[in-house]
Amino acid sequence: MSFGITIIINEDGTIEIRNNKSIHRAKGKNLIELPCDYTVIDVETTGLDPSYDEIIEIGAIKVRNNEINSQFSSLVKPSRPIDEFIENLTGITNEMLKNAPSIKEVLPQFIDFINDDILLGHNIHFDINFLYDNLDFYLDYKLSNNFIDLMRLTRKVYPNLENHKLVTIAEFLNINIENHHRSLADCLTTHKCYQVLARQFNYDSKLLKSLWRTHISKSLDLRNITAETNNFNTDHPLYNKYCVFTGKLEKLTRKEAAQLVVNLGGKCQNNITKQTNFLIVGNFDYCSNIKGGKSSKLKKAEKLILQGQDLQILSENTFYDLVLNNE
DNA sequence: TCTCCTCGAGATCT
DNA sequence: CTCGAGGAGA
Repeated sequence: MSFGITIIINEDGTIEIRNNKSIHRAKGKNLIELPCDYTVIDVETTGLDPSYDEIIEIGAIKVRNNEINSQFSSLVKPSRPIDEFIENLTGITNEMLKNAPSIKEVLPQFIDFINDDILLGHNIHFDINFLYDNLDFYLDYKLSNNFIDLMRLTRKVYPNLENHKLVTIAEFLNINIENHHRSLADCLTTHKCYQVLARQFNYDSKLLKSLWRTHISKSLDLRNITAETNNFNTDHPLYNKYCVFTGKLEKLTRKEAAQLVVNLGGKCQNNITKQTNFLIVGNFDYCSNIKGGKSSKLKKAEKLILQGQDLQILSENTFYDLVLNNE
């Protein structure tokens, strides 16, 4: 197919290449929920790349109140013969595909079947990206169903597994798998795994979502770092001085640098105040929301210096010289 | 304290 | 893609 990449020529003559991810504009939302009604989907393809490879089988299982309600399955005839690797992997042969319907015939039936259900799949981005591109190309239809990724859920709920392949998850949950790499069979495995996981949460979406909240003290408070020694050199220029960092340091993390200061009897702050004596400036090239090359901390420091405050602005290396030379 | 940004590392699908 | 780390700004 012909929707691999987009080449954009900018005004200044530079060339920008965008991959096809940017064209999935109407794609549905990736939900962290535990619904009892949904449709499991799985596609088999000739390879991993939606821009070059083709769908050779589509399977779907409709679930209502956690029970299987109906199913959809069809082979799809590709434009080229499939290679030996895929034949061996899936068990789908060129012979089996010889009289299969075309993708154009299968897609409308598939859309009819899934309707506007929430879609469930394992690493479902893979399936949705294939379906999105094909539906867009052949039917000018935008697949916008919201979806749930079993892999994303299992990574969070069972973080200590050696990997999160569908086979590994099934084995861990004592679920028998047969016909792996055939669409309908993989749908069934995904459904069973999902049911075990969802039951552990009593189908309570809020309980599941609570695993994702990480609001707890994300930014470390530099003022809470304590010295690793009691013997301070009271003549050291950092002794009893207040330090603030801005930008990203090249050689140390901010916490490590703060520890240096504290071990010399200095103190760290998160923001510039009227106490501040040193502002250590790291690198902020990467930071797009800084205009004119100066962070707000730097501007504030310059203002206070003009007002006569005992405040020096140091580069990262000057800071290390200061730490080391005057021991 | 809260929201939004960037970057790097690490997986899974056929 | 997803997440966590680390930062800026209000």
